[in-house]
Amino acid sequence: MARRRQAVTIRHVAADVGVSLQTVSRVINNEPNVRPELKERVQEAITRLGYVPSIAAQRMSGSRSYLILALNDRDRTIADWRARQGTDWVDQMLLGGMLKCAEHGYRMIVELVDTHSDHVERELLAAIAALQPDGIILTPPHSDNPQIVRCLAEQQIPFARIGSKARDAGMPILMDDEGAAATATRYLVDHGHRRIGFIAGAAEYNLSGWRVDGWKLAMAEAGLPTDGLLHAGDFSYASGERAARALLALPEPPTAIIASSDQMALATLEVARQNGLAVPRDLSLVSFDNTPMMQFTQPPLTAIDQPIAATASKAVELIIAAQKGDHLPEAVTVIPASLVARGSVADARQTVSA
Amino acid sequence: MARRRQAVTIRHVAADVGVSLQTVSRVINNEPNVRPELKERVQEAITRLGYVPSIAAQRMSGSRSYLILALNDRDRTIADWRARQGTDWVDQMLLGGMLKCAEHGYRMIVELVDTHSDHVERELLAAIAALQPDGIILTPPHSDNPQIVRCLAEQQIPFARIGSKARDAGMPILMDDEGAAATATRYLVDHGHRRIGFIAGAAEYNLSGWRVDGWKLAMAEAGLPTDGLLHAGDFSYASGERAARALLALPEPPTAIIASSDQMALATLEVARQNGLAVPRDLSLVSFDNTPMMQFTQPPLTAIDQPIAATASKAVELIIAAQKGDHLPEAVTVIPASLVARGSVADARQTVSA
DNA sequence: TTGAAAGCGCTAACAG
DNA sequence: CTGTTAGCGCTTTCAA
Repeated sequence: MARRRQAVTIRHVAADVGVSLQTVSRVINNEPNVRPELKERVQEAITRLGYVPSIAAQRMSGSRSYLILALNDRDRTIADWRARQGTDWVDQMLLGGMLKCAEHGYRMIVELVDTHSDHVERELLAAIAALQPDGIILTPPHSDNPQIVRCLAEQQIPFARIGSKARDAGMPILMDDEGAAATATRYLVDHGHRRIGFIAGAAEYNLSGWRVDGWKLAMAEAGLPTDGLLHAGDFSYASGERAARALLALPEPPTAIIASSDQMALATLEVARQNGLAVPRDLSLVSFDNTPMMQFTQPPLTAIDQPIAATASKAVELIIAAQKGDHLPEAVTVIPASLVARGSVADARQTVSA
Repeated sequence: MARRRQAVTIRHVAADVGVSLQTVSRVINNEPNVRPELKERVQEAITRLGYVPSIAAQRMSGSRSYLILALNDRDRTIADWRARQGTDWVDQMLLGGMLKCAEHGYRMIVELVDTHSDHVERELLAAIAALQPDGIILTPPHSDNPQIVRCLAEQQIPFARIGSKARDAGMPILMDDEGAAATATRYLVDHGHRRIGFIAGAAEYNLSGWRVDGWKLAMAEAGLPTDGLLHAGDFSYASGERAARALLALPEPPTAIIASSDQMALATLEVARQNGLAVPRDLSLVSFDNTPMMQFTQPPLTAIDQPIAATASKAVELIIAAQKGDHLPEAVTVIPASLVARGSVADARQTVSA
């Protein structure tokens, strides 16, 4: 291929207006100390010539690269893509993150890194060296991966930690898993349920624990017992199946179940069917994440929506602010999650209390 | 923010081994004229020091940027993301394209551009100027947008055109829409259907026409009439609803319908239900694209799968080959599409022929 | 086969 | 307020 040069450079603009490169640079970066009149002339020339700064050159001269990396777990992400079950985590990240990036002239690059490999750090440093991003967005389970967090802290790169509460480094952003679980629980309590089962997610994800906490909290609030009503899963369909079977085999089975993932909710739905239980008549069901397929199940599932787009957008904002040296929030940023009511919750049937 | 410099540069490696920068550069780029022994020593040092070339610097000095842009239509993409109906086009592009990129040390950046704006060209040139990508992947309807194609051809940037047959510029890659439509039609014919309706997609997309062609071809092959059996839609649910209603209101309605998009298939399913028609007993249905939700409908829909990942992967391969100056395929690259049989097709009922 | 010099487009640091 | 100078890290000449 022919060597490709920039069509219009800062030089052309400077020559056109008859000023120095530096003045043009100042205008581009919106720096002070340029006479309004001059600034205007430069801007006019920029528009007229269609000049756009090369981010490579900007990066080279030590300023920003205008690149933000969204770091996702390789195995899980690829597995989701291949499974084609409608998980739209990456899409929602792009929707929130990429559009926010665009507003500020940044680009978002999705990068996959293996949490479980012993060379996470090497992979990460390689990506940083190659791209020199201005910031990095960590998603679970990376957000609380000590190796990754330490590495990033050492590199002094601003990074957001989605789904983390840690205050030791980076900027934690929470999707309020605990609050959401409590909301789901209260919603069921309000519908008259007293035995509410909970299927937890993978222990590797801290948010799994927070969701359990929220459930326990709301159950305690309502004076309801939780013993035996908690079963562990790992977000997968298979694990949901096992947990649902166990829960429904209880001597006094729950009349409602909250599943920590859509896949596990789907599994619960199927197990209920197999047990001759109609949802929501015999069993109410609330799911977590609200991926697209929740609208298409029979019945459509009531779910806690994970506000991924809003969270990613906020993460980008924080990074850009940090990069500019702006004041950052002291507390953990919390993005509220909401319950999407559909057709899988009904009033608990009037059981004659024994 | 503190000015961040490369931790390990080509300089460090050169100093470490005791050779010139140029020699290290040659090793990195796998160029000839380096003694094997030396090459090995350099490579060892690179590994040991954890050196990774800066893409920005590589770009600056006139070589590759190792960046490939995936250009999608802004409005449609954002609408899909917001709608959260499980469209996983972007995910599949990443699955195929990004992973192939990674194999070659490239990154893929998703870029949204407005096909319909009068400043497409400006947007495009801005992205090119900012990123200086080594190649661009066009997706429908960009792939046949004359402004975009001309602009890219002028820029001499290698670009792949997904869903295009045009041989005037760039590298066309087809997902064999025509063949797939014919396959779907033959599949229905084999099931005894003789009146097979077709709901076309948006005219703006050339593939809409090819799908119609495939259907017409297979119908002709089977000696079946097509008059009145074709209705136009625009891929949307609403348009599918209208088309399905029209088709089913025919004096002699079809016993099977092929919809050019999943959304239109969904609409058809609903219209059939409203008309008291059971799918597949009273109406067989084949859909196009095979987005994730097709597995979750009642019944699950038989669909033509769009091989997006394979296509994106191929597009990246072509671009990298073009960039290296390799020999390129003369003909249009065709990626086969396949039919995924599920539960929405049944044998045509024995109607006493009049 | 190897190395030295020049420069890509831009900005930081310093002058004026 | 504006301009000049010196690189950033790499590759492309060109020379040895």
